Amino acid sequence: MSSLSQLEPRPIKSSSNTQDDIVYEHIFDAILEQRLAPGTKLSEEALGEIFGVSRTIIRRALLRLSHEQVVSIRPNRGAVVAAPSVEEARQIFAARRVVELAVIELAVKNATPESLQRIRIMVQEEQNAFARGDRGSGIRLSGEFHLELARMANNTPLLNFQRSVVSQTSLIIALYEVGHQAHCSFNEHDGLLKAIESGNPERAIAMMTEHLNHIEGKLNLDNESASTDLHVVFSGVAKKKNGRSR
Amino acid sequence: MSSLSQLEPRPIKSSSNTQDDIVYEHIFDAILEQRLAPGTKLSEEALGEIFGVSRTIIRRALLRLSHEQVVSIRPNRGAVVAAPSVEEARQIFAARRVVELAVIELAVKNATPESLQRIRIMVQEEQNAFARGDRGSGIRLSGEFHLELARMANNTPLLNFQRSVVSQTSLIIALYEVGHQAHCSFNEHDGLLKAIESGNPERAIAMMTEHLNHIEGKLNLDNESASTDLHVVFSGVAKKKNGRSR
DNA sequence: CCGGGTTAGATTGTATACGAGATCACAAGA
DNA sequence: TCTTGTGATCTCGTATACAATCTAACCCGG
Repeated sequence: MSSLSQLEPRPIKSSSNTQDDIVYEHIFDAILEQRLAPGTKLSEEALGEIFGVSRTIIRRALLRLSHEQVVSIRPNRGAVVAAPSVEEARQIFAARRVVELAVIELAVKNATPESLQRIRIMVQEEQNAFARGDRGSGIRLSGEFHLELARMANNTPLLNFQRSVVSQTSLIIALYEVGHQAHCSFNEHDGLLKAIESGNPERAIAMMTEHLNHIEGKLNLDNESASTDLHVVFSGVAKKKNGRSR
Repeated sequence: MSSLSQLEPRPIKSSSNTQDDIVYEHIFDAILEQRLAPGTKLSEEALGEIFGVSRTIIRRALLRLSHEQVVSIRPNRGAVVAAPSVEEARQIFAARRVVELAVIELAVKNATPESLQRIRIMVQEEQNAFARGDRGSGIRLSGEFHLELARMANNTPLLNFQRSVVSQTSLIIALYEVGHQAHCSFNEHDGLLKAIESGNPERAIAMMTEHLNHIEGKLNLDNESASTDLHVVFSGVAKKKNGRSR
């Protein structure tokens, strides 16, 4: 519960119209930045107090997050930040490979000067964040780079799916990363950018494949790594017990 | 509003635990069976009366449907069955190609005797439905065939995405189909089944590509077909006006 | 000292009330 | 006749109250 204080509202980047969008984006960003660890309880009342809205709004935001699979709502037991099992992590990565490769191919095809410029700025910002030691922003911008690719691909359904798998990847990294190198090093993002600029789909696809290999390579998905958190370790068991947790 | 009476509860197939799941599945199936046309208003109070629950439950179900993009919630204006524009339809089909090809490849790889048996039964049921002239069930089973493939692929994220694009396809067909042949003829489904049984991924992928070509070929997406419904014609305009309708 | 059962407290699930905004009908003017 | 303005009515958006369920602390027996 004390960890929720980290959600303190602060200026947020993009278009946030309604109240539940604001709440949604704050929680989403907190998860993307790994300020909210997998398994963290998301109490409706506590969040309502923090954001100054009623439980109704919080509930809507949590529902959306649960549809994107980054939050798990257990009936009568409340919401927690999702903690994908090893098997789920594998499936997420397999799905991510599918969508990322499709996205990068479309991105090369549909790139415009404007979208390329947006990506350049994004890579630059990511580099700056890591340079000044702002790990949280760095991780988030690293994820948003991939979302920007999906925007460039000009396909809303794929963008939505990308949003879901990218944020879930952030959870997987938090759970299973070994060592603590920079995630998704921005050098590779710069390389991807250049590949897109070159207009060569094969090269871009090859680079993305390698990039994803690197990300996955930093994880230990071979067996349940020794975690201190029993809830994480036995999340798969608990899931089966009541049938429909996620 | 009178069309809502078609939602009358009736025995439904699968695991429906909570109240909102029941509502969700009924509406989802009605859309899949094309008993609910794109653009149909989904009044919260009317649905609440039909299903005997309060607006709270209805709202949750509609929210989930809107996250899957089969229902469009317009702020302060209520929910309607989504009516994808031509451009959106193109994007949905492009996304569907991506996921279906990935799914069929994984399905071949992960097929088990049990999952194959489920598919066989499904194809048979679909054939029976069309044979007895039950067009609604036929269309729904045709869509569920593709969902069963995703289950066979053993990848939950891809299954969820498949669910979204398959149901949206049902809307697109309702809007843009020319002529009224059988959708997604079950012969092709039978062919796909045999390809999976043969264990040959290339053959299965080729068949799926052709199958999707057939589905898309029956549509008129070349230009905005002359529709009598201004709301459909200008749905893209209305979307831009208030920013984030879908 | 440990384990099981019971009860108080806290949290979620659902319904409902009320205010805000949109829709529709009708009337007045062009 | 068609358009435009205005008000009544309806629907949605949000907060809140109460019921259902879970959690955890406590007590008691072994």
